[in-house]
Amino acid sequence: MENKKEEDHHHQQQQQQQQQQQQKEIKNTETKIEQEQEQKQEISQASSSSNMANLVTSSDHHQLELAGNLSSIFDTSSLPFPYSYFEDHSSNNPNSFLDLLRQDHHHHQFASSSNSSSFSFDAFPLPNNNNNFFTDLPLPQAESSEVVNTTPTSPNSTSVSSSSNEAANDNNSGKEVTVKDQEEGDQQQEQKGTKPQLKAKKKNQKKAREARFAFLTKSDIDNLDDGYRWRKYGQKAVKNSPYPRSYYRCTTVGCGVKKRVERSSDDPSIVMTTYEGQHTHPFPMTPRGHIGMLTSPILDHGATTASSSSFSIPQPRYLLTQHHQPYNMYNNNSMINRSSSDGTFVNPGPSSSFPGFGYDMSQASTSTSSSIRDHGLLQDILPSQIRSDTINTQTNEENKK
DNA sequence: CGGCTTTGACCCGCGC
DNA sequence: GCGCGGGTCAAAGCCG
Repeated sequence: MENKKEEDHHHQQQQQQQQQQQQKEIKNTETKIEQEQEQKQEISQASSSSNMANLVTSSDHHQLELAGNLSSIFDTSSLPFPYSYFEDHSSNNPNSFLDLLRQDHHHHQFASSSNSSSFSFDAFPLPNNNNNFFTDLPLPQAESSEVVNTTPTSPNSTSVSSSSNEAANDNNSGKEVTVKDQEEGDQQQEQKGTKPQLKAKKKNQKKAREARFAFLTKSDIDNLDDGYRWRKYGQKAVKNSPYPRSYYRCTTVGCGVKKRVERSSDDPSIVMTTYEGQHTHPFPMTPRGHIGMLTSPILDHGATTASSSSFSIPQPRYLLTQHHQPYNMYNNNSMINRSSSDGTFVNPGPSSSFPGFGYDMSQASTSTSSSIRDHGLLQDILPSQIRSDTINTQTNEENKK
């Protein structure tokens, strides 16, 4: 109800402000793109290796983008945050980030079933035209570096983005991330302490932010179940958006991972989730996700890699309800393919773990696609061959398991 | 009763 | 310096 009121209130202002805002943001976006293009050039040189870990590590001072051709599909100027991207000319390439995911999945065999009430992001059954959209987010003030993994280019593509703030401040980003996680955990435990202490600590840590990873999901549900337990600690109205932004923190002691969830003001059906930090623990054993049992190698790996400079991000593992739809940023026509009437997805999707989703990209396929141009680092980590039939097969196999 | 959400207040950085 | 907006805190309330 509160949200409704807020929505109404904001909505009135929104229409008026949005036009102005759009123009403003367009300029910002243009500027950012220019900057990113420069960075991209550097990145493409530095990231010849098809290794996400390297990618991230080497990107401490760069912003990486593996972008899809989003502009024509999504009015980025109206999004809550200024998405930035590069036009991807390889949009015809069916191979995408999802492909990589599938491949990854092949390696890790994340258990999941599309007809189960819950599913792993890693085994996300995506309809052909449905994609999670990973995007880069504007980083807070202090961030001097971003790691933006962008996207794929195909209709099946997924845009991924992440950013590493602290990396900017320290070359030992991986190490720092781990330390930071612990520090944040400590900080949480110390929250009950005196305010001055909190302030002091805050000040010292201010500049060091966790790596971020954002993605869009078409869903009716705001708080997507990714297998972890989150506690909501705040909600704020978003400027120029009728929808509030919710702040969540991982409830596991010592784990400072946070996530923000908000709806796109442009398309209310799109939920934007931003993860910040890295879990220092495997999936919790929770009734909701029975994911605790799935964990391991990957999660443990993710946890460990956190201290070894590889990029590990919270592992989204969405509950696959009929409400959850990966958002397709690349389908100009229908934009979004809903799942079939019975609630199942028409086409199985990527099933692998995602770089940053606890998976060390150094293990990712290094195959490259001759058809993929240099549109970012994604091409380094994306298997070039997209085999929808293979995907189906893999998914079926997963379902059987 | 514990865990979680709600929500107003507060803090902080940034731009003007 | 001031106002704004993002992010966080923490008390109060809700719920199973």
